[in-house]
Amino acid sequence: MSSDDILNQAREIFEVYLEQNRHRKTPERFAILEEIYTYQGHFDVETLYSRMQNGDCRVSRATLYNTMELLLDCNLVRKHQFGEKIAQYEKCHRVRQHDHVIIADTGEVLEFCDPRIQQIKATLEELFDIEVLHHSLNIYARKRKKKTDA
Amino acid sequence: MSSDDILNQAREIFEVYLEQNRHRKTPERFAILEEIYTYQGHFDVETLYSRMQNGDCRVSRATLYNTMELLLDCNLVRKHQFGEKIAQYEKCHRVRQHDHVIIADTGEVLEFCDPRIQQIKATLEELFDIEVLHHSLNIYARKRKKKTDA
DNA sequence: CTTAGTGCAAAACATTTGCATCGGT
DNA sequence: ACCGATGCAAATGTTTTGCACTAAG
Repeated sequence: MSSDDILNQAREIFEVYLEQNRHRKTPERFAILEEIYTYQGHFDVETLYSRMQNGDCRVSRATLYNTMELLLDCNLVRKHQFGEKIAQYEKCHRVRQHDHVIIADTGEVLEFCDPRIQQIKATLEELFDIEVLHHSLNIYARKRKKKTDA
Repeated sequence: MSSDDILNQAREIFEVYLEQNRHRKTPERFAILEEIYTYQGHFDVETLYSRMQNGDCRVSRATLYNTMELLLDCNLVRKHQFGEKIAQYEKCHRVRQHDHVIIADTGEVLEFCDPRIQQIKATLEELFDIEVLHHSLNIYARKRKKKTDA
């Protein structure tokens, strides 16, 4: 499946979501979705804002924050809090679920999948009689010094 | 070991840390440590600030934020980012390492330990050739409806 | 035509910073 | 006495909000 197909699927999901929730289908909302699905990796609202200022459809920060809520709600976007203040986002339709390793020095973000996290969630559901909605696992690490230096 | 002993140990660790890093042993710093180690559970800076306004040693927010950095640095306190904005802290000397389940509706925080998280970290260290410094695992969940209602 | 959505600027909020003063060493 | 630490208030930077205007339905 090409990334264009993924964008089109995302558009359709968003459209249905907007209809079902009686939200209006504004050009701004679809422009934001498109911008996000055209982009690789994590981004914050300010970056998205700058990027869209240079494009066809200029949107305000208020609209961006508003639209991110909608996209979160229909699971087209995930939100992370790697550092302290700035929230990071990433597209998530047809993207494999994953967690993150943050390299302390550089802020570089690596992605990984480990099935054991699912097992942990299953254990917790039984232990506490809860229904797990989602999770956030961030590993903070630094790169190993090469042994060849010794 | 009583909680007084734990407080005294913490005080000693802090004292040594301050000496070794050529920081001054001010009454404010020890008052903050004491307030934290007298408290059960998670707290934010504003709560700590209010609590200390009613006590013997009144400290400013600036000093609180400053001192939290020191306590984090010498591993007497852990910092969490459960929600969006407000950072939550908890004492951690002689407290078992644990992760958190956040109940979505109420904001209630449960604690748990699962050895599989250590295994995941070990796998990642090999896979990416990194040294894991620490991690943050938050499970967001809601309480199950009772089956007896059916 | 109705009213949700938009852009802008102001407000809100937790946290940081500048600066004069205080007090550990 | 020196200069790091404090308290206060102002600044910061991200996110939210109020309001007048625009445009989707």
